[in-house]
Amino acid sequence: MSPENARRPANCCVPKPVRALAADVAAVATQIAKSLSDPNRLQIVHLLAGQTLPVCACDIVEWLDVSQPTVSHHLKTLADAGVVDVGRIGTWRFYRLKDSARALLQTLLAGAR
Amino acid sequence: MSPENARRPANCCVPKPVRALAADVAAVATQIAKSLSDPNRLQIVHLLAGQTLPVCACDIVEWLDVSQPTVSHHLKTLADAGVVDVGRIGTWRFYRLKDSARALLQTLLAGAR
DNA sequence: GTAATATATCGATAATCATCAATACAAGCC
DNA sequence: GGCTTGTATTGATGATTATCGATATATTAC
Repeated sequence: MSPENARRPANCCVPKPVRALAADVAAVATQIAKSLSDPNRLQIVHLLAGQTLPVCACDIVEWLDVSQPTVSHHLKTLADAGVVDVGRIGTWRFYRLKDSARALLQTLLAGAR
Repeated sequence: MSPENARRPANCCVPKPVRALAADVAAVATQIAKSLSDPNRLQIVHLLAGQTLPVCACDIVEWLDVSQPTVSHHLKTLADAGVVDVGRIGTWRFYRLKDSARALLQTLLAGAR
């Protein structure tokens, strides 16, 4: 409907003009949000948030109750979103939560109660 | 793999024990995250974040470049997640971003650059 | 009453996704 | 070389989702 419509209710004012988010910024932000929008990934991030040292994929597999390929897939999703950092020692991969993601998790959980 | 495995690398310590997030808390949090994980919904939230007064669905339809049913569906998703508040005047619905969601959007966008 | 308007819902479709078993890859040990 | 172990990838499948056009509902104006 057009802003000059006479039927527009008084409390439903014409919004202030707002520029849309740049597509690339929106894409990155949605990717981060999507990476946190699965229960298993949220649990992984929560586990990592409770650690000071990086955690092996093997320990996450043991801690979480899903198959190893599924954990691997979730870890890749989190890494692609830039939510976790990955390191390697031999065949071992260890994962660390990025500081920005730690802050985001805190805010998300604070809003979830 | 088991924590007592001798091959475990030195920098890949056994993680501190962490209780999994309660299922209901995780469910709410993932629902919020999921509601922000779509580009159009993120734009809607961004638009609402720039307003002091509630915004009509009709204005969002005009502002965003998707069909009215799609906007309606997205608004329902955001309302179900508790990210926005909904009010009505007659047939009009107006939407307001909740404060907790405003903070979350800020943190999300801050991490997206 | 009818007409117009704002929004929600329905039904369908194409796309994305979470999951697993099986397999492949990579590194260390014998 | 072969064996073992940690992890990633592949392929398949069932579930979820974003989107639209068409339609229904609700409210106001006439």
